[in-house]
Amino acid sequence: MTHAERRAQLIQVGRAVFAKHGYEPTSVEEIAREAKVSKPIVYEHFGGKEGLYAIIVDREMDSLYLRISDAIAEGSPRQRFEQAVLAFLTYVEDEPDGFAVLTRDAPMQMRGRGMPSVISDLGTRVRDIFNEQFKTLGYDAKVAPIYAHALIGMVTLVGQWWGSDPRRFKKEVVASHLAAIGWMGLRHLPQKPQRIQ
Amino acid sequence: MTHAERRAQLIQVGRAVFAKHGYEPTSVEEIAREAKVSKPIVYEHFGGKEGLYAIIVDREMDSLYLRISDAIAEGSPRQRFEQAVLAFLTYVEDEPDGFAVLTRDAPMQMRGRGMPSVISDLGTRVRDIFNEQFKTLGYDAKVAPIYAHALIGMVTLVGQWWGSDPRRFKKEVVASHLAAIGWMGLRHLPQKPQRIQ
DNA sequence: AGACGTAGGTTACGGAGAGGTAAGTTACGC
DNA sequence: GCGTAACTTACCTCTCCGTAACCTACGTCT
Repeated sequence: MTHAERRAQLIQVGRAVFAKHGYEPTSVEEIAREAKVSKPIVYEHFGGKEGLYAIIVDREMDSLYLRISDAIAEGSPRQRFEQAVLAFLTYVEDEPDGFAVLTRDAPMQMRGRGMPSVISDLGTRVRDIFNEQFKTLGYDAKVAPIYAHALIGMVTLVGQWWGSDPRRFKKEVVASHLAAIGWMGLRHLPQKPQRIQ
Repeated sequence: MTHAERRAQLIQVGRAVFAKHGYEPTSVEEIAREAKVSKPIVYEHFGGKEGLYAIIVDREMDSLYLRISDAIAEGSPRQRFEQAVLAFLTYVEDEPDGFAVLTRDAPMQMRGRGMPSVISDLGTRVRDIFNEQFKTLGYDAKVAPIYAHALIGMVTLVGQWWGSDPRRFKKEVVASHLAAIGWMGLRHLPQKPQRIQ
């Protein structure tokens, strides 16, 4: 096997193993065993466990960003919203291992702001999109991150639940319900929500 | 120190350590060290790492359930909804370590249905509440779990984000925005959401 | 043809730290 | 004085990350 082939194989195998156990409980030996190779090969290619993990997370994040970016490229706001949700679920469907890696606990060096998993970083990106929209619509842009994280949390947990048994619902059905609650929630937002009572 | 006191202390210390590192990366030795005690004491009280962890999770789940149950005990539906969200955030505020334990990766024996963390079990309980409401309102009760998990994911991720720096927003502000998007989303739900385009 | 360099790979080991346990120790009430 | 509750020291075994040293097949150049 050539260098590049082996590298690609290790990334694929590593992703599956990390998805199964999470970062800490997976051993380099198990990855090597699954790849039918000995341990030093992994170290030669990635320098160690964390190096391999970092590359896997990076690739998955890129893949997810790309899918969502494409999805919101055009259409009415309502269409973009629904397309983004659908793209997210499509990622969950196409790359269950990658999604699992992104939602499981990351190693300590990668944890930011009390968020144990990597996927919460999506919140900061979505916030930027919302900031813009909020300003033009006359809402208070300061609270945009609340809504950003709310939507990410929504699609992430539903994605995990749906992805654990995709035969329960068709992807499009889940996406339309998810888009409905999110869109309607945003659409009918009062300018200044007040606590009732 | 008496048996009960020591036990209570170990639960408290263990919760903090599990919250900091997650299940796998914490060692019994570290818990013992933080409690200024030797390792066999932990084994005497809880039988091992997993025993201590199970008790901690159980207590925290009970605590969270109790808070939310109290919150939705009375009031209009809209009030109950908002009170539930506020109760959740209050838990995040009062018990940051407990909340962190619930959101971090659980050991493999405790993972169910592809959900790595324990808190997703809330989804199944919320589903039961929704089932009832959905039927009386004429919606398709089959999709209730979608909305249940959507709401849990929403408050959980926002809770993590807000809890990592609570000074950004007052708890009541976050709760009202969260309740607004959730409530308005549910309130203006079409009977049968259709994918646009 | 035959020596040789190199890419790709293995075996074997070191050091550290994990979970868990057996045996022994202190202190205190009776 | 003695039993018991609370606790410690010391250890066993296992597994992990990471590395040093060695090996093998194959194309190439003389």
